[in-house]
Amino acid sequence: MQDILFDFIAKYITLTEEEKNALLSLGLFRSVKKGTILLKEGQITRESFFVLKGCIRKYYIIDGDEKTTAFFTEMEGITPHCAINNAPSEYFISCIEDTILTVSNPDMGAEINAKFPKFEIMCRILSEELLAKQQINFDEFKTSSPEQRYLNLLQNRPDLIQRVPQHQLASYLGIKPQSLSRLRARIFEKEKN
Amino acid sequence: MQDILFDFIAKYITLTEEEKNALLSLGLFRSVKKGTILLKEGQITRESFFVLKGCIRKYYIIDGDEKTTAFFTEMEGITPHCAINNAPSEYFISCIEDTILTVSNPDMGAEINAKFPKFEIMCRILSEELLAKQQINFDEFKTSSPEQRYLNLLQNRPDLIQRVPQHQLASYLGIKPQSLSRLRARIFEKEKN
DNA sequence: ATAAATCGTTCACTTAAGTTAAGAAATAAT
DNA sequence: ATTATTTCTTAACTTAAGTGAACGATTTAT
Repeated sequence: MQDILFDFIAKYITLTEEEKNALLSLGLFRSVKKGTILLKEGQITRESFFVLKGCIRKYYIIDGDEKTTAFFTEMEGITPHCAINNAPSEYFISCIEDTILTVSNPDMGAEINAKFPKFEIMCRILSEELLAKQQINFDEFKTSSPEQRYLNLLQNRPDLIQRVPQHQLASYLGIKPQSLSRLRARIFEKEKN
Repeated sequence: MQDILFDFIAKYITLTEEEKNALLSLGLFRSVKKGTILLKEGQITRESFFVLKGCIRKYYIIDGDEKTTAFFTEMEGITPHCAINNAPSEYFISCIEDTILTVSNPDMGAEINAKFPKFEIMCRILSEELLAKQQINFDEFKTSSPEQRYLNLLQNRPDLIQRVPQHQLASYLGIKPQSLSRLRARIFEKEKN
């Protein structure tokens, strides 16, 4: 199971056995059931999450209903905003599947970084990549209609459409569930002809 | 003029005179006229831009028309995606006002970082802040209607509404210029009553 | 100073998303 | 297994955005 993590890391840096053991000794791994809430609005955590297997979701509750703004699947992670600025979280994070993830805090990060400077490098690369991806996603979102956004998603993350409930997908696309349903029917009609 | 930059840096780290001089010796500063295009689609640059005074804008040309996705004003900067992954740029960057900015490349960054490790720290903080801000903006965009987005902008960056042409603002809000015009009229009507 | 180009607003019309409600289908709970 | 809950779809109606076009107003170019 930890191999998943090591395979991922291997894409960026090469680890010795010693380094792998140091990582394992931190007790990062956690297995959580579908439905578990990892972070609640108003709560402050110092923990970062990284998904090895499964899917977690970030959502706000605005005027009583959920607004999903992100999904994290295999090899994707999130450091909640509240872990950075020590303010109460504005959003929730919950598991939409049984999920295996690593949970880390800044102290663990510091410990590892001090022992193995390589890690710092990997973290820098990862955060650069993340920022770039984030910006492209945002641009794509802004410049597309809901229908285009759905078609993009179908192209780029077809797995999400399978594994995520549609009303959550809808708000991820910035629309209401009924609109997504209609939009899908519309696309299906077009395809038939 | 360089004081603007040093004042900004002072918020994060303290610089000695020696360090300031080292920075100045890189010849970072550039003054550009309104309308200048700093980066074109298809072009590859290694340069990053940081605005000291003025305003620059990032836009795509999709099906022949411009889609503005970001503005950068005082104390905001952008490292074009193409400078990171060495691929042709997908977008343009141009000045919408006479602008004073710093232009840097990775080599200059490396030079400074090697001489003064403090810089690395500042860069890490800045990029963390940026990522966080970016994510919040994205979430806000996704969970709002065009009208709410306009009202948010009026709250958070009222200057932009003054200094940016409205058809560019419109695409920044994800709508057409005519819709922005109408939406503004609508808000104005509501306010009257 | 004048002509040309760009920009902002308005209007009529079209298209798509929001809303409310109802019912079928699928999931979860007992 | 049956009930309860949640999820998805459909429909009718409302509201807002997209589209195409016209017309001043403003800015830019000459």
